[in-house]
Amino acid sequence: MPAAAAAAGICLAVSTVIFALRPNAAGEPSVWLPLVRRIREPFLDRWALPGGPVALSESLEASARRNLLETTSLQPTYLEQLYAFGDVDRSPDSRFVSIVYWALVRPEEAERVSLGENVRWFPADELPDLAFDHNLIVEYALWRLRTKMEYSRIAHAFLGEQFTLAELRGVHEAVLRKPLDPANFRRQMESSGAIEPTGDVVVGGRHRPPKLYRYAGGVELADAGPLTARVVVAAAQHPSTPIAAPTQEDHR
Amino acid sequence: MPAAAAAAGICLAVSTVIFALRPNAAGEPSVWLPLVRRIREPFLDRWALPGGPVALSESLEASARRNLLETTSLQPTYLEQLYAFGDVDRSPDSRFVSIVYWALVRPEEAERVSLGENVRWFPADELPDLAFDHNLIVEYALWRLRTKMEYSRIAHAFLGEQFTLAELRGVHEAVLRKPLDPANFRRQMESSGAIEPTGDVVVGGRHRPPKLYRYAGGVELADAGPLTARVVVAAAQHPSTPIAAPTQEDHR
DNA sequence: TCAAAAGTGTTGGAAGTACACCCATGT
DNA sequence: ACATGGGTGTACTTCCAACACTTTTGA
Repeated sequence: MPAAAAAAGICLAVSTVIFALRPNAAGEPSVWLPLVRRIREPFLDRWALPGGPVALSESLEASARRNLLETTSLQPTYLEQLYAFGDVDRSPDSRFVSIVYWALVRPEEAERVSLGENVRWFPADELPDLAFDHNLIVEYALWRLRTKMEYSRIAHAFLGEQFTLAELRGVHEAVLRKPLDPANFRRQMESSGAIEPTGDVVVGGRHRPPKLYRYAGGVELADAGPLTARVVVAAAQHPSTPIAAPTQEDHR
Repeated sequence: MPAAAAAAGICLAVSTVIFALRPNAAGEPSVWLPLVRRIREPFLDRWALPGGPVALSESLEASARRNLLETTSLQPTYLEQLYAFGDVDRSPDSRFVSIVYWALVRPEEAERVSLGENVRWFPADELPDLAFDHNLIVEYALWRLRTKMEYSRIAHAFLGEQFTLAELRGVHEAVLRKPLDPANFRRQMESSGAIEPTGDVVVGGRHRPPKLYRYAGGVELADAGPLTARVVVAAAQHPSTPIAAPTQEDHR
């Protein structure tokens, strides 16, 4: 970074791939994402990832957060940087470099999205032709989501603070698109120390009442190494619970 | 990316963390990296990662490659994007966003670096106070290198085209900083299908001549998912062998 | 009492770890 | 012959996948 890089003519933007679980045509939960319709050239009327320019006074992540709120009114429970896309030909006219984030939101949160003419949910596996290189970006984000689901603990970012093991398993199954053995899944989760029973059970179901679990604090959800502090999961926001230090931006 | 982001005042730069194996004070191989001395403010005279502005006509990776060649005359065998750093306060004066890459080079290549007053190798584990947030960046790059070494096949990027199993194990041991069982290491490598014997052996050693291996083609070294084509390892450059399509930039 | 989901137990195989042991070479 | 690293064999453990089986509820 020696020279005071003028970089005139390069536009710096932030985009986000937002994932939520919603029922598909068959009624089973699967991965969806919201897209916005472009209202100007290039790619007028094509669907695209929500995004926008980086403000001078904002960090990249703060930019992504603000933009998400403005364009989709979503506040993700999980937000992580995905990749920087900067090929010269990704936009036909000017030169764009996009720092792309990916986010997870809960179903309740997802349903709050204002479904106007210009924002719509799409199943992540059957997208139309998107603007720019956004098809590739989504594909990569999906790959990261699925890869990370297998070795990390991000699944609960799709759920509320309390959940049953069947719900948690449902998240895994929806993302990985394969059935999981309930018995083995239970043992893996329990032995990992990631979850702990709340003591409550869900009453009123048609069958044996399942125990409720919560994520055990103190356990990192997604090991990002020295950048761990950057990966922030919003504290479960009960109306009564004050939010504890939501975004500590210090480096370690 | 809807608005034509002016982003005036934000400087876009590319930096690279370059790793090579060199003998440390005790004579054992360990991880080193070259740094350049800053010749202007801010952080005048402090050591920093090599880097520079992104040219309008270059992709991010091409920018990193060119800059590496200009500042250190290095051509890495492995180059991958690490992270985009863009906190508002990382540079005291202007606003910098740095797309950081990490690279691996072979020892022979590393020794060719012009060791002037302004370029010097440092042991990766004992760095001075660097310019900007470069200490954090190196720490993260080291974490990625060590993590990836355990589940991927990047080790041979530190070696030539042919190598013995002891050499390959030495790379792992140097990076992971722990001894590995030669017998088990051999079996893991052989059963993974990543390497194949060339049929030759190393003669002239003091002991039993070890077999030489090469990396089996067709096996991906580092699974980057849909972005695989972006991770490019230079073909082993025999003087006689023409370089085959060194940088295919297409997306998949 | 039956269906269905919650939860437990048991088994077999794959892969990792530790370590004993043989092989081939230069000195 | 012997020291040394190259290379093989083997027992032990740990983890994971499969699946039989018991428990608890609503209907």
